[in-house]
Amino acid sequence: MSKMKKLENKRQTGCPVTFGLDTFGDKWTLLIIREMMLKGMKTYSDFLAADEGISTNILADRLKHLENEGVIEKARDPENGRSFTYSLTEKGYDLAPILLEIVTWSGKHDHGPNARTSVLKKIQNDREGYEAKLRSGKPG
Amino acid sequence: MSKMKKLENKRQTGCPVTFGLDTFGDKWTLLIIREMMLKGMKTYSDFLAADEGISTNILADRLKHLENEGVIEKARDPENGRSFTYSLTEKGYDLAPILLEIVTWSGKHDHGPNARTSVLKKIQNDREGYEAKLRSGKPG
DNA sequence: AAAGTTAACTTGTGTTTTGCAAGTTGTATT
DNA sequence: AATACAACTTGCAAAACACAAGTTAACTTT
Repeated sequence: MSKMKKLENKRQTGCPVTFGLDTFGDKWTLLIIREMMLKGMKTYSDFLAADEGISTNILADRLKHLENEGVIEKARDPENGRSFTYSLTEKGYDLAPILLEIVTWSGKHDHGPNARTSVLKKIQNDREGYEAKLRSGKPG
Repeated sequence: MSKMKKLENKRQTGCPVTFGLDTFGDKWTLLIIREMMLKGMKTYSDFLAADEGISTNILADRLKHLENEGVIEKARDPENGRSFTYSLTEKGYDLAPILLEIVTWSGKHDHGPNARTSVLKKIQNDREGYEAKLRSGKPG
């Protein structure tokens, strides 16, 4: 019954902020979403190889959680029989505006030497078009 | 030196998503921001009394973190000599769009019986005006 | 002015979550 | 049949967290 922890823990306060954070308000969770939406990553090993170095048990837990929440879907990889692909549902793509606002905020406030701005520029250049592109399954 | 943990931990990947999450990507952190921006709460005991029940040591840690990051400011309460007030900086108010997108997402996807929609309605009715109101220090 | 009260923390302790390494299971390839 | 790859699972030590209790400083009451 340990796999149900997260769901049992769902706080039913009715507050939309709480509701959102209970679904994706975890650092690793949003990084997985970023990998999928912005970088086009699809598989377990893709996510494991991300810059930040998520550990394998946590990754498995978060993927299961996101699947339970209906944010992502798991399917067999048609091109590789021993692989699975994870993809965003509409509920998952609906997180795009949040991700883009985070990028925008960081673009304004990260004054570090190696802050990357490629995504920011796309947002500033044509936000609606960029979001539509992401929703169509094309990473950016 | 343990109080510097969070800052030392800052991952310098250059990724804007990572940068944002390292600043506010913690469930409690955004709930504190919500209390301030949406509910007008200002003091330590205000935050402690929030619905979700943050524990006192975690609250102290997050407030210090947010202060170090320049998201909030601490000052003596002019109306109560034994109290302090926490307020949002511009950097803090710049989180408004993220908060509003979270509320919007939850408004679409929370089908629970007691989902609250008062803030959502304000966003849908006049988003710019509502955000401007929040930035002026008036909660909503 | 001594005693109580409020506000903001800090400290201690037990529990939970996380990170890391290693092991397992189910395909495919050789 | 043996090897390798992909996706996990398991075990254990370390870190983060929750909860209760204690501390310090600024008022208030008696």
